[in-house]
Amino acid sequence: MSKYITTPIYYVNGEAHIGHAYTTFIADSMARYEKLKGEDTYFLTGTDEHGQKIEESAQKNGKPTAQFADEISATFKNLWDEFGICYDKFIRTTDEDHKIGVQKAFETMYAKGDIYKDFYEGHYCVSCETFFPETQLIDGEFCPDCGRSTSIVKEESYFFRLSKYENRLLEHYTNNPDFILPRSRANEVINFVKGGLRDLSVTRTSFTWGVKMPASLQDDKHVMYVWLDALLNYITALGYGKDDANMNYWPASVQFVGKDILRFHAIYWPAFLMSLDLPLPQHIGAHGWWTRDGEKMSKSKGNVIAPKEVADAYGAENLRYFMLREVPFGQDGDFSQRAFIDRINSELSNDLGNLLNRIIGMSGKYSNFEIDSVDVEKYHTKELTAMHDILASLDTYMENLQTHRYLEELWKLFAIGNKAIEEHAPWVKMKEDKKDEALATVALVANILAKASIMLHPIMPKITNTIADALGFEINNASYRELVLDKKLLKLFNIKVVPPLFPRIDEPLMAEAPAAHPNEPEIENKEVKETPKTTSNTNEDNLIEIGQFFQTSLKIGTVVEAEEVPKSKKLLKLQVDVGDEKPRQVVAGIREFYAPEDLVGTQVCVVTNLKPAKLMGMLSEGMLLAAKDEDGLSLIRPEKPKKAGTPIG
RNA sequence: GUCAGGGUAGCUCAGCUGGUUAGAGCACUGGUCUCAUAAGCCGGGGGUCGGGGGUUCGAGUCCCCCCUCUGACACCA
Repeated sequence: MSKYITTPIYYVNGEAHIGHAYTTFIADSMARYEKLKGEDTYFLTGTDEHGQKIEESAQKNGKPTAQFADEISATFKNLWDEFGICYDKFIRTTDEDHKIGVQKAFETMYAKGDIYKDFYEGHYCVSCETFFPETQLIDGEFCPDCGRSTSIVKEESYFFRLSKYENRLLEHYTNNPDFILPRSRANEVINFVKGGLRDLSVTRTSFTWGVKMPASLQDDKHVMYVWLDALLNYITALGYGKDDANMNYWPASVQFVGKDILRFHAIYWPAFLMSLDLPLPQHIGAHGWWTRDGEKMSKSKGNVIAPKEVADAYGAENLRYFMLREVPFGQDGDFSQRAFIDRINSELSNDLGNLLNRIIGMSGKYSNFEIDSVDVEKYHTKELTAMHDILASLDTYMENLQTHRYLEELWKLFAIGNKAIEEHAPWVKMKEDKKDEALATVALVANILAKASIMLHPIMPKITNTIADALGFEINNASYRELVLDKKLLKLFNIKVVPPLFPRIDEPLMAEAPAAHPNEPEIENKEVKETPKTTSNTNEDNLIEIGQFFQTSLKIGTVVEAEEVPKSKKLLKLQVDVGDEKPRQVVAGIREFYAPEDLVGTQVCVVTNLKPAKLMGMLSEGMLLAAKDEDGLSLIRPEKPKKAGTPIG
């Protein structure tokens, strides 16, 4: 059976970061592994380029949208090429073939009655390209995800009958417990589906940068919503809707995604496929995120890791090894130079690299670099058996995406080699005139290195080729079958002298991340640098009259009392003096960021003429001004204390 | 708050259906060989298994309560 492996298509809204690299590394390793095993394998990656956000980013950069997308897409492709990623196709959602396929899929769903036309009204966040129900908005206006302002959009839209597939999806999850990996994530998805699925708006009229509607519908003002467009890439890449050239690879064996987009891949995507009467992928693999030195990476902290920078400092393959070895699939991982260096030194240098050097040295001295496996079975049955047992166990780990276990087990081979050298001490045997025994041990280790290199090849393709070359063979499906499956030994060869492949690293090779002191924000000269960037400061599209602004009554308030709202994670109940006789009760979603006792006595800005609302059964008669970004939320407060009730404006 | 999954050596974790002195890797440390990238090998220290109660001849492993962490969902004027 053929194999089909995909990464998500990456959104061309910014440069590739280490998370992108991680997904791509796993997928690449998996694809290489299947190819090594002789499977007919197709490996897809690419870029997601449509949507309003891209349109706007392009504008900000003063570039035509298509050109902007071209440029960012190219940075991804170039990076993967530099990293030697062995994709069979790099798809772009701006490819003509892709658009044709999406239109075809749309027509098919429409003809089936799974897509219908209706109206959508809601609060839309441009940045997240998502509608939010009013109840979810922060302060009635701001996006719960990114904190940006949303706008009310009522538009005609086509809807996909997601609700229709609720039961079939649930059935599929229960019948295929490995559909979502790791399994622990499956529960989250199942609960979400059980909560009820609403039909999905799949077109927009508010922007044009997207796949056009199929001509047959004669409804040109709509374009496809990004997720419909994006998810379908996995089949349009195979020629769906055009020539079906590679559709024999469908269904995918593994589709790798970040945990943040699991829902789209585990719910919407299968539903789309059901609607198209196509089989579902075998596995959706949701991986975790990477932190740096235990902290979330974010632009504002300045601790984002550029994959290229790490690769330049430490080597791309070392990075691949580290990332796949360090973290169990699905878990979050932490990148620190210390952990990275430890793994390079103790595993790559000491265990593997040094072992190769040991036999280069011995064979040079004892046999003029000639290595012959003739006597290995005579003196080393114990080691051979142990080695082949380990080799046979590896496949399960890889097929279950357990790369860290795979590598952990694989590394036991080097321990066997190092131990065998110690136990048999070839230098002693040489003195005792037992040259064949000494050489047998050297040959044993050569075989260990050869077989291990084959199995390590999917993770470290280049360096293992170097090792194989030194050991006089080539890594390919033939040698995999011979040396790993059939347990054959290396034929007579002359080992090549190579310099140490994994030099030990003593000092960190990159600048450390900026020290993180959340409580003492460092002076951000970056802010200064970045501020004067656009020619006009009026990026906002909906300008208002000053009179409209003064329709909101903003006042300084002093917090008199503050307490946590029981049963709520985000709410604090405050009594705020805004100059009236009685303090006003304000319920605010700031509990995660402020302790009640730290608020009492401090001042805040309050919107005082807001229609009162009920939250968790409590009346809220105002709202606090606050700003939120990926680092958290900050209240807006007067620079100097002002009398309670002072108007702002 | 609801649901799910955790809390085991300095660090990262393994411990299946309860059963001899609780394990691995890394780190630390003592010894030792010399083929080797101050690598290798042998040995060692170090854990009241989150807390409390219970079931049992016997519990890290089962039950109850509590504390705490993570994730999803709800809540976010």
